[in-house]
Amino acid sequence: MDDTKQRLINAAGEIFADKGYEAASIRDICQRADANLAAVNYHFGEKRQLYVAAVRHAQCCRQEDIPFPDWPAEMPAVERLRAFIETMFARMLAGDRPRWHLEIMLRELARPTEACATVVEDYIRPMADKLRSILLDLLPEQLTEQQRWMIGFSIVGQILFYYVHQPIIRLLIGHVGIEPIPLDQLADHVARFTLAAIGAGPSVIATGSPS
Amino acid sequence: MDDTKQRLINAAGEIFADKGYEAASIRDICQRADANLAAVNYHFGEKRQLYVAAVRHAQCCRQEDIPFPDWPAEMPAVERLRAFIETMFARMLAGDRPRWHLEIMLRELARPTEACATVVEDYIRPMADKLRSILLDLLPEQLTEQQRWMIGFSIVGQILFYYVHQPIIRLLIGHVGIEPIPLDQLADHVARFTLAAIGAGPSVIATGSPS
DNA sequence: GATTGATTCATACAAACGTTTGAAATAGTC
DNA sequence: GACTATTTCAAACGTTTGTATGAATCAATC
Repeated sequence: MDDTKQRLINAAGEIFADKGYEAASIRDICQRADANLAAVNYHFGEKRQLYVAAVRHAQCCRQEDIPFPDWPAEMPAVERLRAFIETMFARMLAGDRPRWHLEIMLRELARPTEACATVVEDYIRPMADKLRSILLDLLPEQLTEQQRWMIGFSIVGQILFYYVHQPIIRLLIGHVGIEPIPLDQLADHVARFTLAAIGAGPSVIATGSPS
Repeated sequence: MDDTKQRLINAAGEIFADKGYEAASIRDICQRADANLAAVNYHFGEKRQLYVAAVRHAQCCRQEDIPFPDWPAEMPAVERLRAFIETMFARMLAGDRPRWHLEIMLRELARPTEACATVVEDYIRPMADKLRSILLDLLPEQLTEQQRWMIGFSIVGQILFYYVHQPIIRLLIGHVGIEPIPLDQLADHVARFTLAAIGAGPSVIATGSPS
């Protein structure tokens, strides 16, 4: 039955995301998938194709997963930006879906291989378009394309940092609080930081803690 | 002569930074270093120790490299923050030092191994302290520790994004301009974005292009 | 129930890996 | 120049790697 193929993709995804492509061995993958060693070559031909299949599976799942809310057209751009940031945070830290979906894609984005282009086009591009449509409404028209891109990157850069560099954050502020900063506080901070930066809200130091 | 040891570290650094620890083979490293295959085990004992030596060497070099200017005490905090951002960008994109120095450390920060703690303490911590001392002057005292950290992360997150995710930036805005965005424009954008966010400057949309 | 096609399995293969070894070569000291 | 310690070298070690093979098992059709 085709179930083996799916088990292989899941096991491979976990191990690839955890250890990287080279360090992941077919034997480890097959063992975790309860499959025979030859299963990979039978179903996927070679290791590389299994990796590509895992990346594709991850991006497919993530697309349906936590969709951006279908906000009404009359929703103010400021609110839509805030919702965008919250959704992106939720996508990164949502615990209901396997963590490797995101991790394997982030690996691909940081060190692109042949599977990178499809990740960008099918997963990143829609998010970028969504963000840009918000910024088009939010920002004055006379800004250059490059300026709009840079503002977008400033937003996404903040969000990604908290995910990708979580280990360093722990090491740095370790003694302050072992607890990771709660998700909603992060989203709120980034939203206020960004809105203040583009002149659509008070500065982050204007008000106290939102709690 | 001890020259071989240094050649091995340099060759290993380049290959580790490029392909990662597992994918880098001792044979490739020794060939690039013009050293015998057994040289690694003679000088470092094992592959892992060679990797650690390469990371250590990178962080040592980077420390002297492009130091933060010794700004006078009376320099306004706003100016110091701008200088901090510019120096960090310069550190990332400076072409005079080998690129692998930074890359191997960023790899370590994204996927920590045993060498990570020393990178954080010896390289990241001083930068974090510098930034925090600026923010202490710049921000009102009643902010919580956590809020100050988050503002710092928002700054560093922006800067890192432009380096780590350069390939995706190219793919996304490819048709707009093949040329990468100039370094000084990036630094200026992040500085203005940040200063506006914390209420220490006009919003990024307030003025036109700085050029 | 025999036949066929798809899937699983144990096993084998050659190549590449990190590591070891002992002899050659080199450098330094008396 | 003889002696010692350090460094290099070619060759081999035992594993592990990805991949290939052919028989065994299973599912389905007739």
